[in-house]
This record gives sequence, structure tokens and C-alpha cells, in this order.
Amino acid sequence: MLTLTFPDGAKRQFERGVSGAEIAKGISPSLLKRTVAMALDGNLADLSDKITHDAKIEFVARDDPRALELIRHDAAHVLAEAVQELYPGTQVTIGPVIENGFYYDFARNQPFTPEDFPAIEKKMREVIARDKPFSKREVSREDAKTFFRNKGENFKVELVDAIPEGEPIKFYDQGGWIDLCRGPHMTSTGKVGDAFKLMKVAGAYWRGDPKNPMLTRIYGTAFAKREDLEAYLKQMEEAEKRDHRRLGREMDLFHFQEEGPGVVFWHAKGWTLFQQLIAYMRRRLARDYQEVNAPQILDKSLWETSGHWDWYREHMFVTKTEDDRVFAIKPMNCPGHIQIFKHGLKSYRDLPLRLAEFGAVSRYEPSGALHGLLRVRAFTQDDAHVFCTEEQLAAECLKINELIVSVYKDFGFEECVVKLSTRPAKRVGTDAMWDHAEDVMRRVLDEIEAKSGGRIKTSINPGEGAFYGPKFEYVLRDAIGRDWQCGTTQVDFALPERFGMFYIDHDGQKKTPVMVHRAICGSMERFSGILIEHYAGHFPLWLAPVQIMVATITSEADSYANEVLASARDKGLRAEVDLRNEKITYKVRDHSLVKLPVLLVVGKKEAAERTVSIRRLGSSETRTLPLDTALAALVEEARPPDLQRAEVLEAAA
RNA sequence: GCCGGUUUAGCUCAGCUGGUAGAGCAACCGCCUUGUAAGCGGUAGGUCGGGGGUUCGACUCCCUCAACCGGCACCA
Repeated sequence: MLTLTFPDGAKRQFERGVSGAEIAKGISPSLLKRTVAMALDGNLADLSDKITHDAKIEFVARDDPRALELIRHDAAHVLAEAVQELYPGTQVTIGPVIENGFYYDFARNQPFTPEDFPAIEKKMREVIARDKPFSKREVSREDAKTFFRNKGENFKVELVDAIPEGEPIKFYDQGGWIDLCRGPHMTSTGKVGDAFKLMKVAGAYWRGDPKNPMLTRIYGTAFAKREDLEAYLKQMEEAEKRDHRRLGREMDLFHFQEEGPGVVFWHAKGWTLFQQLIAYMRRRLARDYQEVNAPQILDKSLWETSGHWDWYREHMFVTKTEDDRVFAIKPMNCPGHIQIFKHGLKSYRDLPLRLAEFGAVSRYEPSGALHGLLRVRAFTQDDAHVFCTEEQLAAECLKINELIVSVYKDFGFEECVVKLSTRPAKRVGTDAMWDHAEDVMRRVLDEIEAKSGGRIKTSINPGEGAFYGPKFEYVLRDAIGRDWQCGTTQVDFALPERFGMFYIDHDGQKKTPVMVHRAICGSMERFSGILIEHYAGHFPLWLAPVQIMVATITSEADSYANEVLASARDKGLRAEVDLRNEKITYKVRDHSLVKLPVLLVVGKKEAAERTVSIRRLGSSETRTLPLDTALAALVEEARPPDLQRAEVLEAAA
């Protein structure tokens, strides 16, 4: 006998080996009918599973949020069956649930195209209408392999081989179509419902390895209800509207062109945004960092010393001069900063030495990786290197952390995750060094989380560290919930050694400093792109390339409009004037479309009264204020967040 | 880099099975002096991504290169 605890707390005894379906049926046929799976101690399981030990049992209905992954997983199986029915000879491989949907990878000589979708979706509906039960059986490794081998499913044979010894090998049968799967599944294919859609096709390497064959992947999504699917598709459209590449063009911020793949042509407006970012970062660094600038092009020998020549060369732009010297355009700033450190003798009194640079680096990224501002081949890092002693390391990491988190907050990124990546298999340095560094960083990580008041979550990525040292990665979450890894703090054991760096310690001995690489925004280009999408182009005033547009209603107000313009500019505001011979409705629409934050509308009345009619982006409200009052408020609002803080402090002092 | 798709006017996009291109918006020129998301009329604008081939003839078919898009892989 075994005891099961129901969600209402009731405990009941059952024969060992009773199935979830039997229990549900015993309670009521309607419960059985609406139940698609069960959860034992919170873990989803097939309803037909035999229960062998005491547990908390819940019956999961189709509209239970936990059923969503089952719906998607079942949809993947249905997709596979449909594809094999339509395209005999297609091999099936894997079909997992992913965020927002599922996919299935197929091996087929001719890849699928979206044009195949209607036929496949139709067939899927047929499979779903058949409503065949999912039934599971355990098979032996040999039987499983024979089964798939006979069907010509070579990839499945490989998958069976990959299942660790001792783990059960399970077949799920859905009306004669059988797939290898660890489950669980719902009770029948009919439970998938009709709120599904195939989304896109893609190539994907078998097991993610470029040496393996390329499979053809079909992505799809599925929801419990049609409304959910529609809401999801709507949300996709919304995300598309904030695509920084689209906004970049619409708002005249930047462009790319064929002759410069992966390099940005910043237009005046985009460059203004970029410069505001840099200026902000400079102010944030002023207290603790020395800003430097290392050369763009350096002799090959330096890159040999740093090790880049061995492990990074394929990503470097290399150039040979007339006299046969080989130079590389810097892909990173560290070797340059090390030269600056090494120039002249350093004492322990100089440490920690923090060298910052808005360094333009160039990396030959694979063509397929390029993506607007988010992945480019030449970009500006808000880079810095901290040279310190072993004892200073923890404090430096914490100091960097504070800066990073506070910067993110100024851009409205409230949530942030810090991940500690620990030693990878391939690495330099002794185990003792790693033990020590990881130990320090773990303590720092704990402290970060403890001090954040719940704002910062932390986690550990085992084995994901750089080969030269462990690192923190800062992941921020944008306005529509997407995560972006931007900041990083990396401890480096390798470079100080390789370059023979040292400082003179108290005792007059030479010591090797600890080196920390850190970036906050990471790539300023990429960060700009993230900001564009985060704000959907609707920048806060301090970042907006053009803050104010003075727009006239009639040409009779032209000279007053010019006065308004001059006055705004005198006060340091970025303002333009629109004297075009157009209706005010036209001008309003025009400037709204390019996300201009503040419209100051002036007509005969305003000119006579020396006022402005203010209309803000995103609202159709208008307010008429005296010119000076309006400008004073805008000046205040346009002050960057760090300067606003400084003013508050000053006022308090 | 790999798989698939795309590339036509500044932008968004038409152009059936081969007979040398069209719309809307923008631009420019007029008219209108305008009250908070598109006033009216006119004009101009394209080596149809580059190169090669097939053909009497190519935006259309084939090859090739490039860029871009979606994934994969990569992302110190």
C-alpha cells in the first residue's frame, strides 16, 4: 500500500502500482477527462504512470500553466509524425521544448521552407484530430537500436547510444508512430489543441557541432488557448517595432552599408546619443580611474607575447606594411594598458592602479554573427584594467560591482543577474591559484547578493570561466524582459606573467600584480542598440539626440520661434526649429514618428504672449506655459541622472 | 563560417508563365497661412545588389560573388 496526499491535504491509501489515471477515474470520470498529466511531489509525470511510493499528487489540467510545456512537447511529436507522413525518408532527431515554443530537427536532403508550413500544419491538425493516446513502454537498449536501425533512423540510434547506462530507454507510441523520448506527455495527441503555429525554419548542426551534418529545423509554438497564441504573436510584432535597426533608420541614427560589413556609420543624431553615453560614463569614472588611450595598431610581437597571436588570430585584422612588418589592429585593450603600467617602475603605493579607456577594438567576427549594432566588427569598449595586489582583489571586485549596478540603474535596468564562471577544463595557472581566486570571488558574489536587497540575483556557471581566470558576468533585463549580458569582471592570471609585470612591494621585492579586466556597458555600440530597444526609441530627455522641436503654426510666428530656439540652445538644450510651410498636424505627426520627445508649438497667440504650447511624445495633451518657465523645467529634466544626484548631495551639504 | 531566405526609386512594397519597370510616402516646385498624428496640384527620381552565362531578347532562367534577414556555430 502507499499513501498519496491530495492538493486539499487529504491522504488516501492505494495499492502500490496504481496509475494516476485509475485514481482520477475513481474520483470522477470528469476529472479523468480533463486531466492531461499528473504531478508527483511537484514533478510532472504521465497520467498512466504506475505510482510506487508515497507522494503528493496533483492532477494537471490542460489549462494548468505547468501543462504548457507538455502541450509544446506533444506538439513537437505531432510535428514529427506529420512530417514523416508527408515526407517519407525524412529522419527524425530531437524535438525539445524551448522558451516560447518548441522545435524539431529533421535530416532531409531537401531542407524545409516556410512554404511547406501550410501542408505540415494541416497534417498536424489531422494527427491531433485522430486523438491517439500516448502510450509509453520501456525497451532494452538493443531493441531500441534495432527498431530505429530497421527504420533507417540513424540519428536515433546515436541518441540511444548516448543514453547513459542505467537510465531507462522509453518509447512513446502515438497511434503507431513511435518516438524515443524521456517524456512526460499528455494523455493523447488531441490535447495539443489548435493554438499552435509553425514559425520558421533554420539549419542546425547535429548535436550543435559544425563538424556534423546540418539538419533542417522547424520552429513552432503552441499555447493552451488561441488567445494566448494571438497575444504572443502580437507581442512579437511589438518587439519588431523596437528593433534598433529599424529605429536606427527611422530616427536617422546610423546606417550600415555593403562596403563596411559590421561597421557602423553613425549619423549626427546617433552620434549625439553615443557621445552622451560616453560623457556619462566618463563622469562616473572620473573619481577612481585614470583614462588612457593605447595605440590602435601594434606590432605582431606584442600580440605574440599576449598570446592573442596563437588563440585569437583568426579574429584579428592584420596588416603588413611596405617594409614587411606585420601589425595587428587591436582586438583588445589589455596589452596596451599593460605597456602603460610597465612604463616606469610601479610601487605598491601606486596600487590599485585603474586604467580606463574607451577603446576602439576591431574583431573579425564570422559573417553570420553580425547583427546591427548588437554584433559588429569594430566597436568601442568601456574597458578598464585594474592592477592590484592579491589582498585588494575582493575590494576591487566589490567596487566594480557597485559601479556596474549603479550605472545600469541610471538607464532603468532595475533587475540584474551576476553569474560567476569558474575554471574551465583548458586553463592556465595552478589549481592553488584557481582555488584561491574562486574562493575570493565566491565570497564577493555572496556579498553582492546580500547587499543588493533582492535586486541582484546570482548564480554560478561551472567551467565557463576564461582560460586565464574566473569571471563575473552581468546580465541585465530590459523593458520587455529580454536578458543582455553586458558587464564583466575577469581576473587574469596569465597576462601579468606573460608580460613580466611587477611592482615593488614594501619589502623591496618585485611582485606580480593581479590584473582585473572589466567592462560595464561592454560594447558602447551594442549598449546603444540595447538602449534603443529598451526605450523603444523613446529616450529619456538626457539621452535624446534632439530634445526639443520648435514648430510653428503659421509663418507669422517664425521670428518668435527662432527666439525660442535660441533661448533653448542658450540653456544647453538640444533644440531644432521647424518653420516648414505645413499644417501643424503634419508637423506633429512627422516629429512624433521620429520619437522627438518635446514639441514646442508656437502660433500667433504664443508669440503675442511669449508662451509655448508643450506637447510630449506619447501624449496628445498640450500645456501652454510661459517660455522661461517651460525651458527651466526642461533644463532640469534634461540633466543626466548622475548630475541630478550630485545636485541633491550638494543641496543636502 | 554553415543551412535557408531576401536584394526593384531615399523609405515601404507591386511587377503572372522571359518582350528593357510601377504605386504610396519622402524629395523638389507651386497654391494654401495653417491650432496639435498626413491640405491640394505638379515635377523629378531606378546601371532592377555586382559579375558572368543561356536567349533574338533577362528584373524575370542558370552560375558566381557580396550584403542583408532568420537560425546554427562562434562571442577572452
